[in-house]
Formats: sequence, C-alpha cells, structure tokens
Amino acid sequence: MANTRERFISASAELFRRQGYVGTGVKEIVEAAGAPFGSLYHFFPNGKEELGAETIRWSGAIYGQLIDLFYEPSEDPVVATRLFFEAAADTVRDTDFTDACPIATVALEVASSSEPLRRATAEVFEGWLAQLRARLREAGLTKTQAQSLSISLFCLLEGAFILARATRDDTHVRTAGRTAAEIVRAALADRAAQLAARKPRR
Amino acid sequence: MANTRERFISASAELFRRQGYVGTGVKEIVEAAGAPFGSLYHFFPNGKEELGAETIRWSGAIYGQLIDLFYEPSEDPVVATRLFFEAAADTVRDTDFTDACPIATVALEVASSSEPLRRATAEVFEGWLAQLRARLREAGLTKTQAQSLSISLFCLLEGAFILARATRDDTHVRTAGRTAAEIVRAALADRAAQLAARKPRR
DNA sequence: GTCTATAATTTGATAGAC
DNA sequence: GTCTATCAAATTATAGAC
Repeated sequence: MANTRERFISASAELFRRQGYVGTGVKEIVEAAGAPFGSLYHFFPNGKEELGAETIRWSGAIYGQLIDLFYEPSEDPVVATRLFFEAAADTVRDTDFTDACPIATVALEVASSSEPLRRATAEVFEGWLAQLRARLREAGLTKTQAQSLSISLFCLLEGAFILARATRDDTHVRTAGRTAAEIVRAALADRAAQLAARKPRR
Repeated sequence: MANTRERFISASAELFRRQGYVGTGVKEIVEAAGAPFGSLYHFFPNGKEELGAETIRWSGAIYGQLIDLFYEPSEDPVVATRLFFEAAADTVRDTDFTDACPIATVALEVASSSEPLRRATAEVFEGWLAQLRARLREAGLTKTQAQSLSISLFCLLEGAFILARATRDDTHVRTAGRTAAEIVRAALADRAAQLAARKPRR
C-alpha cells in the first residue's frame, strides 16, 4: 500500500481524468484516497491547486511511459502508431469511455483560469511531444518532419479521445489511428525519396 | 438587443468556451446576460442543465455555419482546410487563447457525468462531421474516404486547440492545419488515381 | 414576466485536540 | 502526522412580492 501522499495523487489522477479538475471536489479526493480530511492540507499546504499541479505532472509521467513503451527504438514507428491507437481505443471502450487522456479535460478547464495548472499541462504535453520527436528522429526523419509529425499524432489522438467520449464510440480512435499510421508512413517515404534523390543509385 | 432568453444562451456560450460548464456559475451567467436572477429559471425550468444543453446546441449551430462558410461547394477542399485552420489559429491567438472550440471543454467535462449534456455534445459533433462528409463527397471522394477524412480533420483541429490553449502557442494549430490540408490532398489524389485506373485513357 | 430574498447544499480551507 | 469539527464562501435552486 502506497503512502498517504501518493494515494492522494493517484486518487485525484483517476478522478480528474474522468470528471476534470473543477468537477472533482476535495472531499471526493480525500474519500477516494481513504485518508483523513486534514491530511490533504498537511501534504499539500497550498490545497487543491498544489495537489492539482502534482497530479498533472504525475499523470503526465505515467502516460509518457506508455509512449516509450510503444515507440521503443527498435519498433517501426508505423507499427507503433497503429498499436498505440488500437490500445487506446481498447482502453476507452473497456472503461466505458472514461479512461482516455488523463489531463486533456483539466488542460481545457484551467487554460484560462489558473496559470500554475495551465503551465503544468503545457509541460506535460511538451514532454510527450519531445519523446515522440526523439523517436521519430531516430527512425530517420528530419527535425522538421519529426516536429510536425509528433504534433499531428498528438492532435489526432487527443481529438479522437474527445469524439470517442462524447459519442461513446471507440471506432473514432481507430479511424484516427489509421490516418496517424498513414501520415507516419508517408513521412518515412518522403524522407527515403529525399535520400534517394541526393544519393542516387549508381 | 436580443431578448432575455437569447442573451442567457449567448452569455453561457461565451463562458462555457472559456472556462467550461462546471467552472461557470449560474450567477456568473445571469450577470453576464444582464438579467435578473430568477428569470433564468423562468426560461429554463430545469435550471443549469437545460440551459447547458441549449447552449451546446446553439454554439454547435454557430460553429457549423463556419464550416459551411469555408467548405462551400465551389471551394477546393484542400484550400478550404488550409484557410479554416489558419483562421482558427488567428482567432485563438487574437483572443489570448480563450476562443477555440466552443464545446470541447464541456464535452470532456460532462462525458461521464451528465447523459443529457453528453448527448448534446455528441449530436453537435456528429452534425459537424456530417456537414464535412457531405462536402468531401461533393468534391469527389468515396463514402469511405469522406467518412475517415472528416473524422481525421475534426481530430486534428480539436487536438490542436487543446495543445494551443495549454501551451499558448497558436503555431500548433497551423502545423496541424498543414497536415490536414495534406491528407485532404492525398485523399483526392488517391481517388483520382482510382478513377484513372478504372477508366484508362485511350 | 421581472426582480429580490433566501433556502439548502456543497465548496475549499482551517483550527486544534490527539 | 492523524483525525474531527467547523468555518466562510460559493453553489444551484426556490418562494413569492410586484
């Protein structure tokens, strides 16, 4: 059993993913964590906002591990992309459309209302993009390609999560996944063509 | 000056887009609408949730008009896509990253907590997709292509909105827009190749 | 239909005993 | 560090005069 502080964070993470930051009460978090009320303010003197910022970063790190798991260096990025989106679609479906992106809801909620929380979500997103970018570079893409492609993959996934949760239809994530895999394939093909043109076969 | 009922809806629409449904108080809406408190419950007997559902559908219709405006039948879908994303990026930038999708925040917030509101967001999203699909069909794409492409364009835009608001960087929307225009172009090219193969030049 | 006052509940946060 | 009681404010909603 994890310590109290960690239980606060993982409990909030689950609640935030499902119902957002604003929609989750402090009492609800305390109850889910199985902790006494006052102890929340012992571990997080600045209250809900401090807990929120830590939860965002923690959730971001967990999800980031997932990215590394699928996009491992030896894996073909096209295959990794296809598998990642399929796994995401399965999770969304199997959790009754509750478990999609752990921080997207919070990110939109706080974007114009809390600078510390907005910054936390921005850092998490930028971290994910950096991971993806690095892996795409390793697969041979140019800096420009990897930059653009990582952003597009992120957008396809996040957008698909919104659509899937709203419509309760996981196939949207699979559809976005096919497009995602296709644009990765196209980028690799473009790069290969570039290289072939510069170093023509003798 | 619009009537009171309409002012309630347009006031909530603006607030919901900025800070979501949960983050917007009834008092805040009443004040923004410049109406007496009790009149909200006169026009919307079921209170905040009823107002929320109507606001979602109203915002959806407004944004749907924007889709029709850019993707008009005579316009090349590649150009329309590029212009749509650029305009969205400009708006996001010019409004200090507050005005992106009018219902995405609400959609994520209510997806697992209010069936009436979730259904409203789903209907809006499906309406947008239907509009897009129809225009893509008119441009010559197959049913399958139009279905897949409309979803991917939606996802790219919604995902880009999340990223742009979180990082306060509108260039993400422009990057996603370039990818969006490219996948439209690729789909049209694929379709042209299909047709050429079936009806070879003599 | 307009408007004010207020009810009933929930919110985030604190005090202070142990 | 744990736990309970409680606060002040904000929340949605209602009552009822005009």
